[in-house]
Amino acid sequence: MEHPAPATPELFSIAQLAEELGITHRAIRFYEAKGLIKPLRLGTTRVFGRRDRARLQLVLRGIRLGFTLAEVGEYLDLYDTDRTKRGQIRLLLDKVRERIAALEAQRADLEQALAELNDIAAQAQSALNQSALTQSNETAGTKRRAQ
Amino acid sequence: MEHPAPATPELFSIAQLAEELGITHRAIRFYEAKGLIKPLRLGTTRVFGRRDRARLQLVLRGIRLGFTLAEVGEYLDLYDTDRTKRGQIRLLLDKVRERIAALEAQRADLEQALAELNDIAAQAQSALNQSALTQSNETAGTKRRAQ
DNA sequence: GATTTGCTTGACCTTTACGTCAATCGATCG
DNA sequence: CGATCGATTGACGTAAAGGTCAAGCAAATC
Repeated sequence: MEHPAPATPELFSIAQLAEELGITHRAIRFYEAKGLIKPLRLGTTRVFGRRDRARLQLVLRGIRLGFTLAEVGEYLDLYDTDRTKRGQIRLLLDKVRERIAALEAQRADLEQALAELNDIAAQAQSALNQSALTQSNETAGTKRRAQ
Repeated sequence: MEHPAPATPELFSIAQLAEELGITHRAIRFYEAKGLIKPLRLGTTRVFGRRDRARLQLVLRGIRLGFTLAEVGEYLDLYDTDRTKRGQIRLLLDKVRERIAALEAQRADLEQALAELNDIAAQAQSALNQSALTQSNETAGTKRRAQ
């Protein structure tokens, strides 16, 4: 009993990870081929650690945000650039700021789309309320369904 | 002088629109083939009105947000559903709310990515400041480059 | 009237992001 | 020991989103 069952295990098979993340093993292998993850190997079999899992989650988030895998790769690079050499840090900082600017632009698009949809929803809702009123007027005197 | 030159014209050729929106005529034709826009025709030539232009801008925003053209099409449908029939409005409202939820999820992803990048930027910045201090200490007594 | 300019359709090509077998290989189960 | 299970590589297929010719037509220009 030295190690009680961990809430989240340290190692994963490709099947476990695929299941957990809702993707196929094919997708995972594809991401590996693209250099986005580098799982260890036990003989010929892939073995994923928590770090690999975290990376995969970053990959999936990037995809959800509409990035290509190449862009996701650049994004991941920002996480693992060497932070000891001044020159590297300068470059990193520039790239990170570019990315931030792009994401903020995307956020602006997103907010605008949301505002428009909320507008439509509000209009639709009030149209429904209106027609409900009209109907209840037209049927005035008729008993309303209880509850 | 009945009509002073309008700031933005009422009609556009495909070339004008492509130029203005930074896309190719091929892309525009492709979107039309997908049913996202329906420009008028003068004989065989496409003629775009302001409404077409606005739609195209919506299309492009959708693409920037990472949606497929099919999804963009559904999005556009939300804009033109008939708002006179109660049943339609109900359906519309449901769909709009779905879309809103999805966009809000995307915004959450976006905010998280932004937070992480800001974190990295802050760390990088402070690392730079640190190393600047160190250097200025090591070179104490040496004249600093003016300006 | 011949040519250039701008538009048209049609056909095929390309990249990205996987899906879908097929064949193989090693560990485990009966 | 044969079969099954989970993993592997490799090859081919596919949908989406255009790019890139090619050939034609029509109006303006030289």
